[in-house]
Amino acid sequence: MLNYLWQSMQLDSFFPYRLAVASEAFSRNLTDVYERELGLSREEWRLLFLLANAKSMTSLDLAHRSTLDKVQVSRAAKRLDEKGLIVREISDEDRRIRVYRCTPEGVRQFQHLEPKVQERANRMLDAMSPEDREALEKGISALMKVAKTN
Amino acid sequence: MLNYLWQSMQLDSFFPYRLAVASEAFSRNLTDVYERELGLSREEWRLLFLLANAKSMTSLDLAHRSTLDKVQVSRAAKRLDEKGLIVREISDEDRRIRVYRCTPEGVRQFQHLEPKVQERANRMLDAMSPEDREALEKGISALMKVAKTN
DNA sequence: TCAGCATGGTTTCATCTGCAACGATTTGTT
DNA sequence: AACAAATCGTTGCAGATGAAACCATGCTGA
Repeated sequence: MLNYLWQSMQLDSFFPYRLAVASEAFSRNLTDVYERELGLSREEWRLLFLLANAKSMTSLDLAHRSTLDKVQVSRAAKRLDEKGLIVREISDEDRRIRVYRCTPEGVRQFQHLEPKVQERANRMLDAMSPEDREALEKGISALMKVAKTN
Repeated sequence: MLNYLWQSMQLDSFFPYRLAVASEAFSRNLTDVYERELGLSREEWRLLFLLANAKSMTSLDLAHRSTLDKVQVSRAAKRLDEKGLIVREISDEDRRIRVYRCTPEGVRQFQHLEPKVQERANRMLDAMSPEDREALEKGISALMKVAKTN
């Protein structure tokens, strides 16, 4: 059986839009939580997530692991700093580089919020059959390999 | 075997980000084409796509079939109008409603560009195994049902 | 009829975003 | 050492975006 992606021109031309819509909808469901409770954007939450699970990270680590570009990291980190959730310091080894750490308050807020975000994600994923979840994970992994921003 | 989505906390917490990244990367590959060649945004291309394959559509049809909201439709249509690719008229039956049509120039440009966009999409999809493509399609369809912006 | 209410489309405003420029720092080359 | 090139982080700016306000039109019920 040939993949039905190819049966109609309409389907695959529209696929990227459906993908974007699904992605946006999923994200939106989660941002609800930390947007409402802490006033954090997606990017800010992402950095907080990474930093809460590490003692410290450099800007390079952050940019790489968050898949945000340097401007996004800079702006999100600035706002987290202003909110007192992280601190930014200049690296001793290379004064161009910043080192970021969670403040105790940042850790506390993260630990408070993380289960709630998790619960939201689970609520959606639980509503899918295991088969569908597996397909989703598999499909997205494959797509990521292929759609790399060359 | 339990779905490995659940094996690590990290993985599913990051799933929405991976989804967003994959979605963005895929889209970017396609926007390249009509962005560079015609200066069209994603939304504009989407409307042009729908209109090129129909004699005319009302704003309601467009909003529904494009999954754009009314503001996005209004702005994209305005720009397409300014570029001479479509025309907007007031409906005779209901003067609140707009009726959109492609101009001959719009049709021409679309027919010129569409194969190139298609080719880009195919290039990525061809790089995936049929099995992966099927999984992707299946997973996204399931996700869309679940993640509806309620 | 006409007074409300609903609907469609546009505009406004405040914010976000991407890109390019910039200053500071480091690295590489001679 | 000294200059050029590369790297990192920030900022300025111009365009995009989302939410709400707004205006015009249509509908409904007294």
